[in-house]
Amino acid sequence: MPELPEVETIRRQLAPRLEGCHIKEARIFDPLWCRPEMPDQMARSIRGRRIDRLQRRGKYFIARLSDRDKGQSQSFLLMHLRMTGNLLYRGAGEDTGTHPHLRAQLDLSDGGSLLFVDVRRFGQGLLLKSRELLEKFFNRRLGVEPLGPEFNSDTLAQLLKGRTRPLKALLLDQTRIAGIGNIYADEALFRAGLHPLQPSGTIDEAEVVLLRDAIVGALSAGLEAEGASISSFRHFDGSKGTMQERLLVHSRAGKTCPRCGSKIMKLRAASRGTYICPSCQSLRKRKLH
DNA sequence: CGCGCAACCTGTCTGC
DNA sequence: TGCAGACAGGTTGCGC
Repeated sequence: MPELPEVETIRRQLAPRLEGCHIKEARIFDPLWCRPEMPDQMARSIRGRRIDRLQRRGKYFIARLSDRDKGQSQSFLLMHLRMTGNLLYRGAGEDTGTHPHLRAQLDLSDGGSLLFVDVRRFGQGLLLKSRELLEKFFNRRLGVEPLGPEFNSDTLAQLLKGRTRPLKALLLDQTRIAGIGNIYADEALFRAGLHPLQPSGTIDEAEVVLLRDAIVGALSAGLEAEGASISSFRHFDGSKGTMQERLLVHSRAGKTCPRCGSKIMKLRAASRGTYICPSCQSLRKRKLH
């Protein structure tokens, strides 16, 4: 499911409901979820803490927790949805329902509950017990935030320079740009008129600008539409986003290109199903620079 | 260091 | 209808 726009959509919905609440009870049902830590050990460390803020970095949620007694000590509960994870919220008095794939549940001081539901069990929760550990964690995993002020065409040019790997592989590499996944990589490349298999270091200056704007445009459209619910992605209350209805090429094989009317094709790039308009996105024979 | 790919899981869809 | 195989929006670790 979840790329930057989906994670940010959920964060915006959850933040006003979670921030300021204490965690009355933490229950972790799947040891895979908190691996390598033991479920009851993690639950003990979380219980009783206050959720100060809910933030996002790349595709990670970051809940900043403080201790009720020792005001200064902070820790950070990171959550990642991977492919099929969902974070659901039920307010006080609402039925939490039955979820066959419930992996973890936080019960809050105001009577609300946060549910982590995940069919494929790739999703993860991780507790980092200091700001230094948090920074170390992200420094080695995540690159620039594509919707942040530092993501300009110069930044992107530096990332592309001298690289042989296909553009699509580079866009999916979280250590370079944090938050783009398979859907928005396809949408961004289509918007920029670039082929996913084009070697990264071969695009010219004007194309870098196009690509930078296309990335920002595709992610912003996803945010505007409150995420794409192609299969399992749901909002905090179980409702759907609308980006799946506004996608230009992704998952639209056989349909017509919104720009030129040609038939959209599916191919493989970076071992992922990839959708392009073959006439708008042609592979160019060029040298690396 | 850069790059490509198998592995981690479970459910669903496709083709014979 | 049944079944095997491919595929799914992500990340990590390993080999070259």
